[in-house]
Amino acid sequence: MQLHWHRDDLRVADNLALSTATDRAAERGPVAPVFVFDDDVLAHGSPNRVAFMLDALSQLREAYRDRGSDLLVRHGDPREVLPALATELGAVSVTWAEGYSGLANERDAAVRQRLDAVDVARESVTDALHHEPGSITTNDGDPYSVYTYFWKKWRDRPKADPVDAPEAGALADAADLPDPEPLPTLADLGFAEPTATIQPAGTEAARDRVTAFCDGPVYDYAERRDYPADGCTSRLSADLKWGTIGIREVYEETAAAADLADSESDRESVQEFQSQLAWREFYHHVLFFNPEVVSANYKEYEHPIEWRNDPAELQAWKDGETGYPIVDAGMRQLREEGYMHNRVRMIVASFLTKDLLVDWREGYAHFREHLVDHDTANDNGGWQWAASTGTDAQPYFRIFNPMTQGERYDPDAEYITEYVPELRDADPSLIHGWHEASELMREQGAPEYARPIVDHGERREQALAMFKSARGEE
DNA sequence: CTAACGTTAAT
DNA sequence: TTAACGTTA
Repeated sequence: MQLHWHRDDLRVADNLALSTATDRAAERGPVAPVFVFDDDVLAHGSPNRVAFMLDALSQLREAYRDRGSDLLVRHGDPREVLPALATELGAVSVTWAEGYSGLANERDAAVRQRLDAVDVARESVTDALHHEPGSITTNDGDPYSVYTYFWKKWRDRPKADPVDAPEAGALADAADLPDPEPLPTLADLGFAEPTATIQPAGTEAARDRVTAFCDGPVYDYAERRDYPADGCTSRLSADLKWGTIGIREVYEETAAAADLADSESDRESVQEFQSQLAWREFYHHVLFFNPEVVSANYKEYEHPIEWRNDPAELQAWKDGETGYPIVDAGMRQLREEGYMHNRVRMIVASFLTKDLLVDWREGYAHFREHLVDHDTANDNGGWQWAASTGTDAQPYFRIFNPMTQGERYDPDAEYITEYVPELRDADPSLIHGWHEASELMREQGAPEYARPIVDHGERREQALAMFKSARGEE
């Protein structure tokens, strides 16, 4: 018998760690899959994300049952649970897919030690990225801290093909496994019911999303991906976070779409999407080589940044009550769906850090609380980018103008009015010009909607001064 | 060989 | 402004 420990690889197909084990079933015995509910990890969970995870787990269990096997579930510390289960089942080895954050790797190292102590083998398998940290470096061999050159190397490197789901015969027969425990409910795990409506999880749903995306929207992606009302993004972020679909399978679908493209611009559009897959890997590399960035600035300033951190303004941002329509729409989408369109994520992040002058860690924590697709590497990379504390130096100061962003990317205020009902009867020109509209215009157009809590022009100057002094220039 | 400098482009 | 690269000294 062998064990495969599922973590954020909740699928049977295109799963390299699982396949590594099942390929050796003839010598080492069939593979029993297990998932461990770990309180230390759940402590960082949230109703939205854990609800998605439970859905994914239930689909995963079905996939195993279809193959005559079953998914074991245990609750506890993996350092205790896995050696005990391996001993109970007489397993000779345990596989799992490598993580990329410092905390996960510390825990995994401890699990490995405990397995060593009971003479159970463990083989290291990398699965979640096309190109592992260390495999794409500058010509001097250093990890990249700017994206562009990373992308060129990532793009030109050959990609592995997906691997098939294991044969049923390589999996442990359900009859030879301990009686299955039911999956816990959210309440069992101590979470409230999610307030958001969450998209269906599991490999089938993820494959449907890939197919639908590659069937058309991918060709508009380059041109339309920044328009939140358009819906031509892949919506795969949560699937990639939980590994309900393999990264090789996703890439293969996009490559097939590129082959079917009937113009150069369509092909380029597919490549624009592939570039987003590369961003994900770039930020995983950054986190792997700089595990401290989860809580520290990547970029070092001469002096600490003197964030303003006003609690009332932070709360207004969380509540979607800032009086800046595109910001409020995004923050309300986050509450309602556990999701936010990527362009809008950048806008609300810029607003929190540059208009409200609140530390990016507050924003990161709020995203972690609500996003179904929250991923340490991606979210940290995105927040630090917006906060000007991350990778990727820029010539001008990265301060978005929330009015310009709204006008440019949601000209008809379609996205805004979907999430901010107080503005439904208002003219788009009033919505975009809300910050400079007269009180009379506001009363007539949208009496219920919040008044702007800050003046963007003033706050922009304050933000510039805050960074100037952090740089030691004043 | 390395250090210095100019070029490029940045979601 | 800055990282990375390529070229030059």
